[in-house]
Amino acid sequence: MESKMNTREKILTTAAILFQKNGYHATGLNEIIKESATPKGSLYYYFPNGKEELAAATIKLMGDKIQHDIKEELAQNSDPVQAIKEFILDLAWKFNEKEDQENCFSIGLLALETVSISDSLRKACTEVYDMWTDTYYQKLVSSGLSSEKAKELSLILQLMIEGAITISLIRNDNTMLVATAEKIPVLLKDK
Amino acid sequence: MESKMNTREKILTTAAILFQKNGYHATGLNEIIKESATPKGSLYYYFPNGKEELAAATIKLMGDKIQHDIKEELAQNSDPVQAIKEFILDLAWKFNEKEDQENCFSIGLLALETVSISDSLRKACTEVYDMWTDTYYQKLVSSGLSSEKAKELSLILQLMIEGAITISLIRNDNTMLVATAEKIPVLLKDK
DNA sequence: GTCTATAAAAGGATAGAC
DNA sequence: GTCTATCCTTTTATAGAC
Repeated sequence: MESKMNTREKILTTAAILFQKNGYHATGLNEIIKESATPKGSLYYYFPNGKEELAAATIKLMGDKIQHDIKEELAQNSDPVQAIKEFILDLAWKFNEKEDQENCFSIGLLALETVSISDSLRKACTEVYDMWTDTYYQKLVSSGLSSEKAKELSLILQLMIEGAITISLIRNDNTMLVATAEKIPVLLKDK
Repeated sequence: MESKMNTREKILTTAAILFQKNGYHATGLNEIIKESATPKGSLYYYFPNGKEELAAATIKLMGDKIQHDIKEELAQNSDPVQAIKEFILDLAWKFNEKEDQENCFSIGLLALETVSISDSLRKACTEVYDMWTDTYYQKLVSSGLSSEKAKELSLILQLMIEGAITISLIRNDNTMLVATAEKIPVLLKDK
């Protein structure tokens, strides 16, 4: 399957996995080209501005992929409370399958690292989070919530999911994600 | 003031500030010894196991300092809802004063980085989070909540605060912390 | 305990052949 | 477009004088 990808795609997907798992600074360009079995010359051919440009491309890639997953999950349930709860439970399930390297579901580490090194990367991450939040917002509005209430709740959702993933990673245990999912009805009850 | 510290303390506090701000991998030992104006020999004299041992010590230091701050804030209000709300608003305030390098309030970046490089550092971070969570737990129990309910809510609080700080850092904007504080009454209403 | 010089490895980036 | 060899910098870590 990887052999069907072209060189640029191989570099990009390998970088995305490594950046997500180990972070920006812990991931060497040599590691990326070795893991993806591509020559270093190609990396700089496709990403002339080096590591930062490659990171920007991976942020966009991961952002879009996760966005797609969110939409897919939320569409499976007309009731937003149930839909969002199921989505977070799905995250919890994916967390336990995270050996499967296709399962990317967070850019938190990469985002925090970029804060102190590159304003353009930081902004790229901000845009990704905004995109995700807007998806929650749309779901809440479509179920009849006022725009104001939906805006507020979608931000809280975003922050809770981010926090739950972070704590789950640090504890190496998905129970915080499950607990968050269970708490969603209480949180959204307050319309 | 810094001159009153001994060499070990200078290294430790400087490392804590840099690790918190820029992360583990982005902070070089040379940067730490330069910033703290201490000789490299002393670093390896006090921390024979190098960077990892130094990081472990800073995690403990930051954990204890923040723990102290949490206790201090929560003690100022007998009502736990108000106390926790005020505590988060204080975080939001500190966020805007973060040029003051004394103001450490998160080990999130450091913690996420350690997940993939050192299980002992990861566990050190987990213990810090558990310590903080227990402080919220004690406050909730002391106000009459059942142990079970307090346990559940203290974990949710921990995760929301972590998420709010993360998103605030990435957005470079403390409004998510303020929004979280405002949401606390709704969350804790569900006893 | 303090300090400096230096080793040894890894990092990002570039040049230039093909 | 592909590939390799190499440069320069920075990293962690150590040796050994004082």
